[in-house]
Amino acid sequence: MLKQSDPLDVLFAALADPSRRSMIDRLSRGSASVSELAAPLDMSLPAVQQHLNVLEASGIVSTRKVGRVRSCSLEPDVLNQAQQWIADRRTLWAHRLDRLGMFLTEDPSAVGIGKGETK
Amino acid sequence: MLKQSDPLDVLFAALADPSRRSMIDRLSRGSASVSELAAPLDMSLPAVQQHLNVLEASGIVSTRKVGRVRSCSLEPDVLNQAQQWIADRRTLWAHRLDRLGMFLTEDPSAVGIGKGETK
DNA sequence: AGAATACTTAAGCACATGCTTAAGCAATCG
DNA sequence: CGATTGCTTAAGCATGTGCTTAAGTATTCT
Repeated sequence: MLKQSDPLDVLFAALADPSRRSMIDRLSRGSASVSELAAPLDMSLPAVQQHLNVLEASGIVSTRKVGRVRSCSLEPDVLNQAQQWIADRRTLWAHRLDRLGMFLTEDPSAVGIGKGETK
Repeated sequence: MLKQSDPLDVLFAALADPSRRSMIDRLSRGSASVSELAAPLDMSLPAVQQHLNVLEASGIVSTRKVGRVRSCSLEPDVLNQAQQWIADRRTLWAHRLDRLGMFLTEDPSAVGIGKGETK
């Protein structure tokens, strides 16, 4: 219990692998079985399943077993978190430019001077 | 030369580490030196520098050395690629629902039936 | 029932990652 | 000049990741 990791760690890590992204890609076109996901992937079935475990752990993909076939489907809402994190940093960065503009044209006291900010 | 990896691999991998995200966070508020980045990070300076290398390799952060200080700044445009990839899959997934709707209300031949699509 | 299908588990191995400490080096400061 | 500051390199090590093959298990087909 010493090491509980941020959901974003798991999410971004899941997206960092090309095989997993291609699986997501396939699922974005519609749900599929494990072997359908494996088919285009030049690797063994167990390897695919391990990737699938990673995707499930991140929440991007959910699965349920019907008979002997496991059906996998995308949970696109989970991608929101990642998209939002990125969007937020971009917003912050844009705001930084605002402050710099403020500094250049008006009120130096409104900017964090002497903290490496003015380069 | 056998193993050139997708920029998205590197980008998402860079984002998958909490220390690196906190560095990006700091830089989204304005550029900083290496030791300023290291300050809040309960780890050695060399460790921070290795994270910085990863960030630079991904293109998210650029640095230049002035005197004995290295100044680091965010390249937020690089985040576009990641954001776009996510947005694209979400769009595809939404489109999948369109096709399903088409199937339910109108033209069955327009949908991929019998390929695991109808569950 | 027996054979085929569709996963699933387990074990092992090569290589990558995320640190560490110990030195080293160039740019100021006193 | 010699000392301090700010980074940089190198080496080593524990753990994690991405595969593999071999051997299951549960369903469905014949």
